[in-house]
Amino acid sequence: MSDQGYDHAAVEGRWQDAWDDADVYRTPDDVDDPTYVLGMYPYPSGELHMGHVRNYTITDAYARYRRMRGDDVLHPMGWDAFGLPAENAAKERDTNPQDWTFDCIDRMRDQMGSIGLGIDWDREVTTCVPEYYRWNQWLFSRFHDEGLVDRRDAEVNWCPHCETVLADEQVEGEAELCWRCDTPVETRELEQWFLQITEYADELLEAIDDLEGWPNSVRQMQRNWIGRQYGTELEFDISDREAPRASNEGGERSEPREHGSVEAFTTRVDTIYGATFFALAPDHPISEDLAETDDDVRHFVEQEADPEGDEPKGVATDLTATNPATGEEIPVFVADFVLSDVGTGALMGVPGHDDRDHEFAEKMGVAIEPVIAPEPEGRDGETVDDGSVLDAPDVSEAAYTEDGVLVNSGEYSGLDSEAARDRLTDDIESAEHTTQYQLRDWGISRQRYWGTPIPVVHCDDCGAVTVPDEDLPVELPEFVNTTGNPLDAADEWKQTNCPDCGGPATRETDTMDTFVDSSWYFLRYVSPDLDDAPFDVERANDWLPVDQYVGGIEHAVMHLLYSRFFTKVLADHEGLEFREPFEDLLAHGMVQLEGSKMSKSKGNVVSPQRIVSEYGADTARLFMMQAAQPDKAFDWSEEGVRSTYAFLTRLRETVESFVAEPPTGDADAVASYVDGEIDAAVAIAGEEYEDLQFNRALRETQDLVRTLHQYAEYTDPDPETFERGLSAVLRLLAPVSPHLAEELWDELGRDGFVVDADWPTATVDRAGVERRRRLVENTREDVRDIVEVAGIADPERIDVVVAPDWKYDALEIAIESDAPNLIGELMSEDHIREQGDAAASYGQDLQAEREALQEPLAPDAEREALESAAWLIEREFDAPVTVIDAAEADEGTVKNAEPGRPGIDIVE
RNA sequence: GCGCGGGUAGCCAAGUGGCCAAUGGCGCAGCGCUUAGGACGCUGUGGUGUAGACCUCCGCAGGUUCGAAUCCUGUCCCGCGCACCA
Repeated sequence: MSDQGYDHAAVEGRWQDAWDDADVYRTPDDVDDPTYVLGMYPYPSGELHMGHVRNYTITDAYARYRRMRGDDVLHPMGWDAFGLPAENAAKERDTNPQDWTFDCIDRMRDQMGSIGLGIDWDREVTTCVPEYYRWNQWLFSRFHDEGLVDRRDAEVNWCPHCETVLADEQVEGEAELCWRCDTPVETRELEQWFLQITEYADELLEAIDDLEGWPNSVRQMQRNWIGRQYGTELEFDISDREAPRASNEGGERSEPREHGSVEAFTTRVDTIYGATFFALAPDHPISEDLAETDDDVRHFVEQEADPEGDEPKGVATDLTATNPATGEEIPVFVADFVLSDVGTGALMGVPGHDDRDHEFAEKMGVAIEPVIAPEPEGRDGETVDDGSVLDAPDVSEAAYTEDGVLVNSGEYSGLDSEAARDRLTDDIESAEHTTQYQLRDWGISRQRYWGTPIPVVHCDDCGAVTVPDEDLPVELPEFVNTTGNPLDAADEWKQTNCPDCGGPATRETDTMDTFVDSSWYFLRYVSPDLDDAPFDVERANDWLPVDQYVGGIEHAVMHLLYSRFFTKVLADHEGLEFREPFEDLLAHGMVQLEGSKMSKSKGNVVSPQRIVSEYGADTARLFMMQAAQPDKAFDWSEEGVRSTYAFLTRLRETVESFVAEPPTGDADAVASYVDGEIDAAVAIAGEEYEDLQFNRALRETQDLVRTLHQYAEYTDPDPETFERGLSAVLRLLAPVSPHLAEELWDELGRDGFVVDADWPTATVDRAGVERRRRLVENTREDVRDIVEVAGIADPERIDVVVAPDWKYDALEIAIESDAPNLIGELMSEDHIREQGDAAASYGQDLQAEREALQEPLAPDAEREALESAAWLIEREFDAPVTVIDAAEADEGTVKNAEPGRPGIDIVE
């Protein structure tokens, strides 16, 4: 056979044109609840990479599969077209972000066409055009109307390289690097616009439980990110020690100061009797206050404090805090492990029951008191016993951090931790139950040009005024190449009038985080050209949520959380009737090269363009989809690609030679074997497609091709059977390798596109298929074993004997029966008892394996399966194989025959 | 440290209570086809065995069960995410 391959470029071009001409991927507006299959839209970098190809091949294959099943399908594509790289590229190339972006979009759209994605391009969405981003502005106003927008001074993450603010989510790792350029992030204090996602924190958290179509990893990452914790907030009175000491030699004496009370948050208020110190963050207002007068504190705050370090460090102060439960005075430290953005930036230290507090207390010489004892076995949690029964644990070496029973805790001793937390929170005057979140409000201000202008005008008299809807969009001015924010430099654009009072005013020069764009783009696809609303609410309610969403794990938190937030707000205020945007989510795995991620910097990138031109899109797609489960990473392999290409080439030759010289064989036993395998492949592959397990579906499909090859090699095939097999193969392959499937479908003389063909169906059930295959495989293996073990060099004849009917009956009875004496029950059947010793012996076998007995194939089905598979044995051993009934067979062979395990007699 | 995934033959992966010494691919070996090679097809790839059997085996150690790669507990290792989180 040829190893030249086939002219994939011609095949692919031909069908891409044909699909275009026939507009086959169009989803009309009037369809009812189409299956919505969506890949996360790309940033238009200009080059499709392997990750894109994998992502969109998954959605494309699934969309095509659903379409062949007869569904209406919505499979759109768009561009996440705002963002910093365009701005940087424009500066480098002395162009402007818009031209650069549109150029990239054109290139990527072409590339998507060349890999054969079946997209409804009439629904294309591009976020950087005013027709799209005006709705970002409109939505900003709606959020503002609903009190979900806030402007406040905030300490923000600032990337000095990108000259912009970053969301917390865009700061990566312990080193706090910018997600785009890996520059260490600094902090700055700026007035920022926030979307109050924390208002939805509880729902965003709790609804995760119902996102059953999402991977657990993503759900867990979102839970962690929201980070809800129940605890107690309570006040500690802070005061100076009675005798203020000299702050420094020759320095002034510090006056006693009143610091009032300080709020602290704890999840373990049950340990409060063990609180032996109090600690403040270095940037806590009191710490900053102290630093002015206390040189030790100042030195610590300015020089020593190292929040990133592993060691907890701190400095003693002259202050004491009053433990609100015990009234005791405890020392106050400024410590670098206390973080101002966690809890309240102040905490009570319980060294007996917290590892970090323990380490700190040891270092600073603070008392370590045990107040929680491990819960004794079998104790009723609510009962207050006399406490003295329990020994306090030894916490001198290490803290005891579990819940338990309180000891050394006054009237609370004897309570278990949980009850004590409630009681103490009720009893302490300043204490109340509170909930803390790690989630912060979403700062959307960016000091960059290429984004959606925040639709706000600043007026000296009226303050910050949102631009009225009728004045939207606020369009971006012409790009100017400048070092700072081009919007700041666009004077003419910036100067405007206040919509409220008409006086002179200036425009807000910040633009929105591009995650705003992507938080609702999936809604825009239902009505991409609508010009009086962001989306058609009625159609959105009909078409959404997205049935299958596919994207990279890198968006597990940000994009997916923001989209959920937007959907909930739109449900509350804009008439959406669903509260979650994505029904099923697939986070696809990486495409790697030799075990590591492809990246330009490592120079280990495989270019999809090269693969497409060398082997064709069908090969690239098929290789990727068969290489691994879609959510697992896999290694790109040139060898694998070549063998996939060879597979497609051979398939093409098989179809062509079938058409050129149709076979003339009979519908014999071999044909019926092939027939069974066609049904099996169709049944199994269909199920696997449904679950997006393309690798398994394709394995089944490729196995069927192999079966067809074997068939044609062994005998002159029955043309109907063979054609039925080819037609099944082409349709099973069509979602993944659509061009060649289309070409060969046409070659077979079928009418219409394979894209629109009916998905093949089979009535066989998978369990039955597997039993049949198992029977055939086991029988072949048994024959091999016998031939080898018995040293039979050249078998003359092989008889395969199906078990007598009464054994099937007996097995049936044994499976059904729960009688203690199975033999007795079997012997009550006349036709079994008549078998005498054989029945007794088989009955004993059944009894022994009673719990493991399994439903066999029916005797007829078993016989048929063996007869149709006989050719495999004949071919292998070059001897005639006869399947015979027990009645006509040699007694010694019949004895060994059981349901699911025929007797075998090999005659030399 | 917490959470989520994983650990199966030389390698990569399937299997998730009995059809399991365990599926497929790669690699390797033998046979067929071939002048040869490639491609393709068949077979083998833990051990023993003169009739389909037996022994050992799915990270390690226990346990549940008539029966465990599969369920439970503990433990080690790898990947991902979060984290001086009060």
